[in-house]
Amino acid sequence: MNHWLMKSEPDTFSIDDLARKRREAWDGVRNYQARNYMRDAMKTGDPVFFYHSSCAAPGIAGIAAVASAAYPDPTQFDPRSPYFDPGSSRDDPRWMLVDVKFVRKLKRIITLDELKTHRALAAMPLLQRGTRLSVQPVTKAQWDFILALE
DNA sequence: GCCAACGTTGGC
DNA sequence: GCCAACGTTGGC
Repeated sequence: MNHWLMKSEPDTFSIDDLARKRREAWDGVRNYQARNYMRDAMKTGDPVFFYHSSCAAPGIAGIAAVASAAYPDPTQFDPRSPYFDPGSSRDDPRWMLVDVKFVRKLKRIITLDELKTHRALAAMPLLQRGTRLSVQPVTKAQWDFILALE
């Protein structure tokens, strides 16, 4: 089992939105490394930190879980979608996604500022300068450390 | 809204 | 295959 962190802008889709919908297709990822993680390494049941980005208080807001195997992101075929990719085809889809299901909100948002203060977390891609990966692995040690902060 | 950092595109 | 230009991410 692998652990993950997935970013979402709460103005677009927040942990509360996931709590209400229970389950969501994680569409719109258009970065090859993030896609590869979803396609090649994620397994149903893997735990996921739900991270709020591009907002007043960026940080980890809740826990989700991978809820499907990877399958083609339908938005890539939809000319009306902002995620439409004319270079992709149904025969050879470029972008894959997984479904994610709600597990729980954290008791409080563990902010990016707080994460930065812990040396045990210094290796997280999230904290590396310039890293923008929206789907990234979290080690078991990092996962446990962060949950203990809650 | 700014801008640093990064990934992708496309001309050559 | 190089690399400049461009678009995007995301913290601040």
